[in-house]
Amino acid sequence: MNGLPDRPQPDTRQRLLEAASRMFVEQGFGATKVRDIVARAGANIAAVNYHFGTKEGLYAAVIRHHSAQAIEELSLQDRAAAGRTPAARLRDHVRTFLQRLLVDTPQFTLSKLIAREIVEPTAAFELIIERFVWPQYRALHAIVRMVAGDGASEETVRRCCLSVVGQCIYYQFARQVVAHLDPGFGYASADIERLADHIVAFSLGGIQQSAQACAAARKSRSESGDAS
Amino acid sequence: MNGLPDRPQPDTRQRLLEAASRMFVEQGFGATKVRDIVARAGANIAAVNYHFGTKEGLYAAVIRHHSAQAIEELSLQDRAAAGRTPAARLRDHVRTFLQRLLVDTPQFTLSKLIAREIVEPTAAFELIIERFVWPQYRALHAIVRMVAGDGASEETVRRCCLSVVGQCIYYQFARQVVAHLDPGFGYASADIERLADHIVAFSLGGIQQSAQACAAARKSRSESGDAS
DNA sequence: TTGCGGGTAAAACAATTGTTTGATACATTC
DNA sequence: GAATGTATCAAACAATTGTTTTACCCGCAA
Repeated sequence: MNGLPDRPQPDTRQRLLEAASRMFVEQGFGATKVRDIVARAGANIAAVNYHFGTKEGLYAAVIRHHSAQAIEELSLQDRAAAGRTPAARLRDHVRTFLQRLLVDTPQFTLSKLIAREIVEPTAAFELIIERFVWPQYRALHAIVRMVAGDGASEETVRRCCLSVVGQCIYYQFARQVVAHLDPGFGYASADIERLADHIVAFSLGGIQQSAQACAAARKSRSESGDAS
Repeated sequence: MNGLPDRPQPDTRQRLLEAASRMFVEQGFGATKVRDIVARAGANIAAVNYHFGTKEGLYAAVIRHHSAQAIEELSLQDRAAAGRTPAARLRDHVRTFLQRLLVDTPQFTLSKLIAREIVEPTAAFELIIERFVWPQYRALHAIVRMVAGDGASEETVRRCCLSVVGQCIYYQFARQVVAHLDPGFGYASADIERLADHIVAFSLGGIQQSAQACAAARKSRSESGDAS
């Protein structure tokens, strides 16, 4: 009856996943509307219920959909670290982290969703922490420990890790402010490389300084006869 | 005929402002419901329309309500900086910033709202940037410039500023993650002091290292006969 | 053919939520 | 005391939004 060749149907389910990924990344879970997702995917609103049950189900599916390759990338990262200097490892870690956060590619969707979860947790928060944030954090922790040396306290190393992460993630969630404060900054590959250079240099100096301060504080405490 | 309802009646308006402040800080503008605000304020829902017109009007009033004292504090901060060393000024700046972000006091409401705006801009974004973020940033910029020295490029100084801010603000918007990654960290005054100590030490080391790297890069460029 | 089942569509549903209305009580003024 | 302006309240309103219903199309097998 309708003269049109029935819509090219490359899998509604897949189109929904992709549209939802983009919108969840761009606006967060709460702010994206199911109707906008299905509009972008060229699907009917009932398709969400049919394929994923609920909006939350769709979100969970999006996370699952991007998980496999993300986990693989993590292990790749680990393997590449063998035999490198601590500074080189830190550089790799920061650059990879920044690229995943800032480069506009569907490939890195999960990292951006994780960043969203950090700022605006959803039901998936605990899972995200357990499965992705912790491994990433442990890797960074090992690197920072090597840079800081054995003299640094555990607390110092932890804080240094959070300082590194804080610097990186700021550029993702504060894009609008960065655009005002540093109008020249763009998000092209070259910009990100230079940003990584800065953060690594800054962090190397920061870690060393923190470790020194920590050691000095210890010395001062022991000299003053602190017996605790 | 009373001109402006600047001080209409004793309670409701004030209670609404206070309840709204808390909830906007805790949940952000989009996620807080007008009905929850009025419930917390013990007022009728129509009171929002009567006193502030709309939810946005209430939000604007909240910002205005906290602006006066915040601006005063800023100038106090400037005055106190006279004659101190760059490092001491950085310490004051970071400590003050952290306290405003992390200490749970109605006194510092505006700073927390600003942090919200950075992550989740609303209609008030441009105003916030212009009136609060820029002055704060300029102050930090001057300090970082002094620490870095004249050899550092403008870009280096800018990035260092953002590194400092990023470290600080991370603890505000990623509280849940911090709680997982560093369970011992609390938000009492003493904790915040120690955190400030860390961020200052880290940043001092970071700025110096960045400035050195910048100078080295310049030297290397000039040695290789770069004429651009 | 008939029947079945996966997938889609339009519409309806129900809950939420910002906003408005109309009545009313209270105070102040004339 | 009547009139006026202020403030509050319960209820309604209207728009949004996640979810569900119901019917329909179509390929395929018995």
